[in-house]
Amino acid sequence: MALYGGRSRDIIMPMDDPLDNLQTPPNPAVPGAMPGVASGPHLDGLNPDQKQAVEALDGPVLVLAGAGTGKTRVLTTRLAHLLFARRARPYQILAVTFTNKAAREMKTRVENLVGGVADGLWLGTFHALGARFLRRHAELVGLKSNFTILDADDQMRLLRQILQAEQIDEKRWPARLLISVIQRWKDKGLMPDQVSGGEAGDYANGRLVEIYRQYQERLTVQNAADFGDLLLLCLRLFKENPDVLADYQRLFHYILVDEYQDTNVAQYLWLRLLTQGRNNICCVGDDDQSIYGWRGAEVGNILKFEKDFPGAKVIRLEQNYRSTPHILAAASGLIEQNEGRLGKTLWTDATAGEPLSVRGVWDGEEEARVVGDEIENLQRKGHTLNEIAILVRAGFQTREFEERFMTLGLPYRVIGGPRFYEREEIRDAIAYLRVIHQQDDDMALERIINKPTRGVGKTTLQALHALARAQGVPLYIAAIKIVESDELRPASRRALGKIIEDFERWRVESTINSHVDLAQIVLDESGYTTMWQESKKPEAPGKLENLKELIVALEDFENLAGFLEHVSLVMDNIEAADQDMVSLMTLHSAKGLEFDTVFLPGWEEGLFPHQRSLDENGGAGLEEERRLAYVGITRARRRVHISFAANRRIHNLWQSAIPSRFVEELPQDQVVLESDSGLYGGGGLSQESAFSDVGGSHRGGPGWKRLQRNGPGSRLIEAEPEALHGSGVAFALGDRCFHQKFGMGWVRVVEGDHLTIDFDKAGTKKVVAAFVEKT
DNA sequence: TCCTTGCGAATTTTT
DNA sequence: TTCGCAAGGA
Repeated sequence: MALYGGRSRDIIMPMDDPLDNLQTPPNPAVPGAMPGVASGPHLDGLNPDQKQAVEALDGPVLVLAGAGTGKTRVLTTRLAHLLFARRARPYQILAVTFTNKAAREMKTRVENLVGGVADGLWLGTFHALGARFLRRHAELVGLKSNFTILDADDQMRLLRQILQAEQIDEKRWPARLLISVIQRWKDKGLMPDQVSGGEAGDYANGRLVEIYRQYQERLTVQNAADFGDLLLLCLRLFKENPDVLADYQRLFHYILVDEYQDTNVAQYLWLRLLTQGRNNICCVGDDDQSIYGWRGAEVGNILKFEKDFPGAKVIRLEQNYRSTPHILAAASGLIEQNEGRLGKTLWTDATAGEPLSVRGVWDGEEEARVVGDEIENLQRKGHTLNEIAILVRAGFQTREFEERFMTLGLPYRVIGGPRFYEREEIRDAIAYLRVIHQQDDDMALERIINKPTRGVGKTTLQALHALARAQGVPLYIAAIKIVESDELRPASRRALGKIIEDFERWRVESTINSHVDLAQIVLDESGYTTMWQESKKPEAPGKLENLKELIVALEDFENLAGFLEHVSLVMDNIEAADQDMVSLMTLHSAKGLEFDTVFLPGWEEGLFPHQRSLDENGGAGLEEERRLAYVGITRARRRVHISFAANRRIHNLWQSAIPSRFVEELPQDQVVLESDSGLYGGGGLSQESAFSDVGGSHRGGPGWKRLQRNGPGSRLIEAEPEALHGSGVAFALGDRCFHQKFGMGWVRVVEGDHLTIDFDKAGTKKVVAAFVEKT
């Protein structure tokens, strides 16, 4: 049984849920464990703090585990210790993680410590565990136990439908924005009737709460839940059914939580409810590594742990086993600039190592070249590429490195690319299976009802929607009803009738055939495979390959339900680590990983810290960006290479940039400046400098940090270096000018004879220089 | 039904 | 620049 996911046949099914056998758990705490076990070999090699964290079993415990301090080890050892010491049976322990990967790792490590004894643990992600509770008690929250879990794409489409029906102008209120607001409410544990007027604001002309309500209603009709619901509906379940809650409170003697700094309010409430029985909760986390605030995580949860759980023990793990003193000191110096931390002082036994290198380069291309050279250097010295990572702030930054590495023939992998289950053809195939498994799954039905085209067009679909909404039934039911009526034209009616018939037949087949055969049958009989076989699109052969791969993947699961649960909850790609390659990824996806050598490019104001983070969240946003920098540095065991470019092309616009304030915040003793080329485009910039006058927070830094400023404010300044010294261009940045049509404005970008101008009245436009007069 | 055209947006994304 | 979406035309 495994909530921990993994491509395996072990996804849990409601039937082998331990609670079914153990509604009334036998007396669990068996005192008098085997002699020696309470201080057994699993405790060997722990440092005193770690040992304390493992052995403080009772009451609330917060383990503040800095980067590289053996957090996972403590967590798994603690779990093993609970079992060894006979403090609880496996099924009396709830262990929660954020990622499937973390859950998998914990599961493996616990098994290594205790062997098969760990069977029955409630170990999984918040969402997987939430889904498990809900499937058991679905009817109490208005669902059936086979309810569908909608992904982000489905959520968006559902919301769009409602917005259209409500005639909300999507130009003014993009669905993307509104869905994120609703999600944020869900993260806070708010059902529609709990959203205050103030919070609702004037989103969607003040009707967002109503839209949220309809969205939830529609989900219920479709027998579906979105990700947020997996927690939100649990809260409702527990609140409305105290007896159910009490059963779980009795059941879970010990609760363990990983990455507590990333919990949102809903998760916090969920944990609190479950903890109230035994009050044995142990949360592990690091406030300095909270980097998901933008997704609803509340650093506040970890900061106020002692208040929330009175009598809590707080244990700090400060001995770092990963990095050199230089790296630790640099990271610490940086993170100290944040306010509102719990505070930790990482230390290490390790010997010095190399200082961090910081390098300014002319542009992104040079940056990629320099990094590539350095990697080849390391390679020559015998370092393995798997131990090298490039961590960027934003996904697009990987491109320049990829291009460079391709010319160098340097093997690399980009982590966090497109996912298998998100490909069009895979989602289509899964949609067929979803409808067979759960006929009320509107989003799936709608996706494939006319794919391949079978004469169920827009008009028919509209009629279906109208009926479904009017009667509050799912599309599938509406389709059955409409086929029985004479509302549709005969052709449409026949087409719709056919697909319904097909689904009825497939559903029967599903009881006879294995899910693997079923999938094959459905893909063939629906004409879906044929559609791609006949397609002349260049991507068609690849898609057919992927469909074959899907069939193979299905074999890893016991049945259709198990497979569908997996694809909705376990979205992570399992990376093949068998080849020696450099890793490229965002800072976010690097959390929890470590490498000998880490490159941190793009340390420029506006990019890192990201301007948008600053604009939208001000000081809090800056602090989160700083934590991201801290996470980046602490990924490294031995070497860190930071770089920033004076010029960067973003969306085909050249922007000149100043170094990130984080560069300045690094303690100078830990850093060495790599200044080969006289730097900054080789130009005669003075070494003295006056970098400190740039952007408010810079306290006079070393001279090498000087960079030219060419505009007001600390944002990225738009410029076109080529054009600046180009020939015959009459315009320069900041020129005041006049345009016949748009009026007066300021020149912001010069690109040959094209100008981007901020017009006083007309906004920002790109125009041809010939139509503009300099004033 | 499908294809072209045009407009707007372009951080991060564990589930 | 590039991508994705929506609207309009063949």
